Amino acid sequence: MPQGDVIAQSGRADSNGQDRLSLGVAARLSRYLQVLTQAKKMGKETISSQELSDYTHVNSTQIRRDLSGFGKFGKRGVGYNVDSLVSQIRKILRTAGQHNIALFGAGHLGKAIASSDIFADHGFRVVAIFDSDPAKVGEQVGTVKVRPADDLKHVVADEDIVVGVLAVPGAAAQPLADQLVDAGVKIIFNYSEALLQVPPEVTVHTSSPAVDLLYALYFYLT
Amino acid sequence: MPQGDVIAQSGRADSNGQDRLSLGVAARLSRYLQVLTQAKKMGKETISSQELSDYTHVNSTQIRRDLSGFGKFGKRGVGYNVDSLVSQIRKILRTAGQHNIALFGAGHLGKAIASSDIFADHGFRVVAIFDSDPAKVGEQVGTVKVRPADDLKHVVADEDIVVGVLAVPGAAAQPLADQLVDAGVKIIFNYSEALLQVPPEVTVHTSSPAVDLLYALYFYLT
DNA sequence: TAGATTGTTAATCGATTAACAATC
DNA sequence: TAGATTGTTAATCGATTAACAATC
Repeated sequence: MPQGDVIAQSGRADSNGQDRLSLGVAARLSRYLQVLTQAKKMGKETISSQELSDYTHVNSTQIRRDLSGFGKFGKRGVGYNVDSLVSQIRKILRTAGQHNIALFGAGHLGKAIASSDIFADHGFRVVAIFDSDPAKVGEQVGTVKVRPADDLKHVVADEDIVVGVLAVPGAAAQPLADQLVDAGVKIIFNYSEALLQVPPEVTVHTSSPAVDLLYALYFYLT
Repeated sequence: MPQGDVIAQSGRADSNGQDRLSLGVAARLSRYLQVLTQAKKMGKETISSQELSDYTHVNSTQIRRDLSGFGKFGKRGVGYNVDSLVSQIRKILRTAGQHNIALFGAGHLGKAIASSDIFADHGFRVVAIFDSDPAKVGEQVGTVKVRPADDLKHVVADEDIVVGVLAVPGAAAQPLADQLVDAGVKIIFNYSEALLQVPPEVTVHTSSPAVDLLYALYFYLT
């Protein structure tokens, strides 16, 4: 299998004896969390399932159903408390803590990612940036300095890095993915156009804005 | 409804008398197309449903089923011809032509998008870049010069722009979305963290890498 | 209270999957 | 031919929806 798959096995218990979430539920909860995080920034204290539906494009009944599976988080006639729903979903997704990211490529995309709030808002911290260009090594990006690519293995171990983000040209992506796999990283975020080959225990997510655009356009054209 | 929804109504005929694709089918076809485009670049002539499955994380039976609904595109024992499948899917998605994009924000993210192949590969062309910073106006980015934001309305009309891409800080996103709606743009791609309010006939896609990361992490942690 | 919204049920629809004959 | 892979069926599972009592 060239690319590691995210496999949902609903009904199978995890190491804590809880049932694993299905792929769909986990994906939807993550989306609710993002909207809630933003709603909180905008000063919203409560939110209804209908409002969540408007922003996530998920049916409001589905949202109430997803949430009520884990407890009675809402108040009838009022909605959900934003703060408390955020912490409930974080608990369900076990992503309450901090997670460290390594970023590869200090070009425009790398710099955009490093300076974005989006990862930081969800507890992800960019703790290392690598670039193969010696001219970029040492440059300050956000809170960290760009390192040479060959530091990878020991940095991954020292900094407890669980996610590698590839913001490099397509041709550079596969060799870096190989090194990340070798260093023990299990999640790779691929912003290059390359199709990556990794062992089955590794998850690759290839980000493709153009794909979303293609299908948005279909509904516009028809 | 704060955010325009993409609504799939399978079974309802479009203006050509053909049935509209369901949301799911259109999304999956778009993903196949991206993998095929990349496979073609790598010199691959044929591809099996299993290979497509490995790269898209869509079940191979589902892929064969999606495709066989439109014709017999494959050869048993061989797979699908990459070139011909690309053109078949383009035909199904009606995205064979060129589509013009306007990009807002000439920062790191805007420059990364403008210089990326991903949009270009799928027939999207960035024909205008806007920035509110006078210091950036006039700067050359890719093949176009950065324009002042107030040129928006006439540029949208003159250049036949169907998609607006927002690569701006959260606070700037809503006012720009309002202007785009006013200028008649029906598809907005939002790379800011802002939750946008638009009329129902406008589609907003908010890109959220952190959301995907959150749920990839869930399956890693459990 | 009256209005709003949750939590939950039941019915329907579409997606997913395994399996395998057809056939390149 | 023998091996591989499509096209297609049938069975299952999850998502969607309407409806509404409970209750804030």
